[in-house]
Amino acid sequence: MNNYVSDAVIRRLPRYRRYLKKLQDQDIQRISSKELGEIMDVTASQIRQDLNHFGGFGQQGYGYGVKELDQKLESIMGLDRTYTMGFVGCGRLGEAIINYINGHEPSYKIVALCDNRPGMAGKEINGLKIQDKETFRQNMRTGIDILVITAPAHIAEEVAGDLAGTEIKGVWNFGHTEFNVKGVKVINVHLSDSLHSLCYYINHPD
Amino acid sequence: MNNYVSDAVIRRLPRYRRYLKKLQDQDIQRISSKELGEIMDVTASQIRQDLNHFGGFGQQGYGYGVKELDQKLESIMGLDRTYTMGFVGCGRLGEAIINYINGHEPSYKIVALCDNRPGMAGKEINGLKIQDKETFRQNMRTGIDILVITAPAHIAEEVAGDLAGTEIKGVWNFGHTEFNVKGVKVINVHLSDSLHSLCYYINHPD
DNA sequence: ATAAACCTGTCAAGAAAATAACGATTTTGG
DNA sequence: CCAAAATCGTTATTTTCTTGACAGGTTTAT
Repeated sequence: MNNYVSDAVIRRLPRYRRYLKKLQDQDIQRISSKELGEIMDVTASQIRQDLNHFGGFGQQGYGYGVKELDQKLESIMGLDRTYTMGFVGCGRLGEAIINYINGHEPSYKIVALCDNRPGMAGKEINGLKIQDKETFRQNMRTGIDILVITAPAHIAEEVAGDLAGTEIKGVWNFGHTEFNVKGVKVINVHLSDSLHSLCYYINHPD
Repeated sequence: MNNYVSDAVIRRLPRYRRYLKKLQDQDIQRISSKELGEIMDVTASQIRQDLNHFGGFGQQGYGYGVKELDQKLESIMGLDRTYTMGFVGCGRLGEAIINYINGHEPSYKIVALCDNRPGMAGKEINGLKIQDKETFRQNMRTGIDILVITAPAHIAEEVAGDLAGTEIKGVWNFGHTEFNVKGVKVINVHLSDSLHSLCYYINHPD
């Protein structure tokens, strides 16, 4: 029950949940760290140690309750509540993510969309109207927990400057740039980085 | 000049290149590990050590030539040649990525698209016709280096089974599943994992 | 031309992460 | 009901990764 938990551990939590969901689909109610480790291709030791950062959810001789563990992790990650979300950029990537969130991520509620390109304002995506920049800049001051940026780098950087003083707590940034704002957790996603590593591995097998 | 280079290092290389590109845009020709470290928020030591895995590209008292270093990294990652690419899934995410690749990633040439949903076969994206499953399955045996899967999990898993015996060397998988095939490097991308970590950090500041 | 400032490559030390080991408790199976 | 097998939580060990330190060469400024 240490307070600080390393990045490495946090990054693994969503993966645990993905496998726990799969087990639930198969109606499997209990699992040991050994079995789970085999399925996930990690050591049992790592699983036990990771989970132990948050308290003991398992039982000796029994293992872990699949559903219970999933719920504990959900709560640890704060996914047992709802976050409001605003989108900057409603191009193909934006739409893809909006759609995915609406269909598969019940913890997030999309409440505002923005796209400043000519002809975009007023269009609807999943029943929500796209706003122009100025309207959105106003709306973004309150009522949005997470900002998703699926717009080009220069727009992302512009938006970064508007964050101060808003209620926004986190940014999921797909713009091809990196920024950081005090008091806001920013995750900069660089899709192509993983593609480029793939090339390295293709050329350096083993 | 060790042969094996750890994952941690490889994952950092694309980021170095992003910053080197930025420096080139600003017409900066040389940079020291100290300066670069400050810009990138990493230690100078790490930069020097990372680069040293591939041989010494810098010069004492001078630093690194920005353009030269970028080119070295390009070559190390194998991005100084062209890879052919096939897409499975041409929904919004697929289109977003196709577009990005065509516009910004000259090392990749998209040569085949597939989407088996009714009405999709025959449609064109950026001048390339979408094939139905059977046609694509044939075409995928030769002439494709990298397969990009932007289709749902069950399709991704189906495709995984068809990989054996093809010339495909790498898979960039956005399907919400994980798989591995012997002899093929697979990168499983789980976009929502980073969103979920974001929630953790929002709820656990510092 | 010379001294001072700079900066790399590499080695060594320190920190962090992953794995293994093990005592303690629970379940399973005769 | 009891012994054997299973399995956790936790501590110890090992491995990996990061940071610091410094010798030796380069550039800059006078």
